[in-house]
Amino acid sequence: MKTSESFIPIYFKLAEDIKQQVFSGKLKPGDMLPTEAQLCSQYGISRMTARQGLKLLVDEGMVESFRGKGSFVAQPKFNQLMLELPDSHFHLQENASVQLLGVDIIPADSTVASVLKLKTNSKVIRIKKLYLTENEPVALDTRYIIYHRRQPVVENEINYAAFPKEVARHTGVALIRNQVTFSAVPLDKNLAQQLGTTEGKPALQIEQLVFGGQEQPLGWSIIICNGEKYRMNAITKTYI
Amino acid sequence: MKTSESFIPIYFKLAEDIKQQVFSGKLKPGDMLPTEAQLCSQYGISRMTARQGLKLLVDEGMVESFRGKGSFVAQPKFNQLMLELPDSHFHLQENASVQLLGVDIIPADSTVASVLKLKTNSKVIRIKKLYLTENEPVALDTRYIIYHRRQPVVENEINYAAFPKEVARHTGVALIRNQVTFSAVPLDKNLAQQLGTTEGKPALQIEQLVFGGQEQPLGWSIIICNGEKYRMNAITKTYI
DNA sequence: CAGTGGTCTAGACCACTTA
DNA sequence: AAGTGGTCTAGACCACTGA
Repeated sequence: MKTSESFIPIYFKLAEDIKQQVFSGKLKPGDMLPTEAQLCSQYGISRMTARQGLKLLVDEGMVESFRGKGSFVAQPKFNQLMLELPDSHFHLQENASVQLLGVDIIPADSTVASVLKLKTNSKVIRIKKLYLTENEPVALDTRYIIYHRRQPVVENEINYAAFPKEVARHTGVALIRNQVTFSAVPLDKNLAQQLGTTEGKPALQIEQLVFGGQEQPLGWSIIICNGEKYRMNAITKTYI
Repeated sequence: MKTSESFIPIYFKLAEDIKQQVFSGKLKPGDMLPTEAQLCSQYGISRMTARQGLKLLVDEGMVESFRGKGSFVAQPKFNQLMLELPDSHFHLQENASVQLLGVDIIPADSTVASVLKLKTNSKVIRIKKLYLTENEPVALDTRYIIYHRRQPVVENEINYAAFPKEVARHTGVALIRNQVTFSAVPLDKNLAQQLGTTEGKPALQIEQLVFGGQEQPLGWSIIICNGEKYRMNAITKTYI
């Protein structure tokens, strides 16, 4: 019985059925689901298959299971959501493009050195990019990566790589943590000019600090987005 | 053989082993993992158990499997990250508090009516809150929820509820999608005054639009954060 | 064609919870 | 003690890939 044409796995069907019951209100947060044994007999399936269906719901956060007790509709969690940073989703948009302004190997000034915990004048790679929509500049991206490997720096790929990935490539370090901070800042004269707007206008600042295994900073990225032209969207994670 | 004391499931061990090989560089993105059959004989386990271990890695995004081809170490994806919105994490912070400015049932003006797809003058619930850090205002939260149930509006809970959850409570609708937009905007005179700053200063605007099952808007929330005092942090999702 | 992962079965023993 | 979910087995057929 395991297959049928226009194939939908049984466990998937089971998960959809339960979802429907939640959406329709037949099952509410806190309610207990049928036991695995009950689902087996209801659907005429084996226990592993029933569990596979439940696992889907558990992974989505819609259901929680407790050994010895049962499976229950979870309380919805709304505060967490997924979002995509501009550095990698930008080139997927219509009318959007990325312009590489420059790649240099420079001595770190005091600010960069302090953030990356380097001595002043240590060598860092600086990459500057401009994001454009309909040929108008909307965001400026400046990245600093500590320099200790001779890697080919300029590639086409560089236009599209997410920052932590880029850091991993250049430093050769694998285990990485990415810390991101959002804030609203006024544009200074210099930035305003590059973004084709005026000083003091609000900008969305997205700062990324990438850490290697021993919590040592490996890279620093600041994206400045013209507040009048750029908005960042996020996707809901949860179901209800 | 399925249990031992200080119990660690075999499938978990298997996943950890593979992770180690990725972190140590023995396996690199793009490399093929041992086939399921190989893992079975290597570990002396059945195929379902091996698959359960691989599933862990697939769920984490570290491994991708392709029918007929094999399982491979995935390219790390860094662009997606989790973040928490201020409306629910605020009260967890040190020195932070929430002040309820008011709850009213008002007729929707043309803006609100348009966003929520209501007729002008339809009744909506408006909730205004002020977020404070060290007794200084840092963010202003205005929420509009369509009114069609008599629910107790003012509760202690309201200070801490995430917006979509609140909407669900008041409208009685279960299936919900939350669409969030971030942008940087200049403060107008009125808002600047409420946040104790001056007109034109940048603010981080977090706009949430909550939809019910048939894509009908149920609630609208705008959080305006003083750019000089508020920053939003996000957590890395991915592994490498 | 042989090899891969995807689905599924019909059992089993276990740890834990509740009564 | 009975019921629950967690782990595990030793098979099976399938769809898909690549030589």
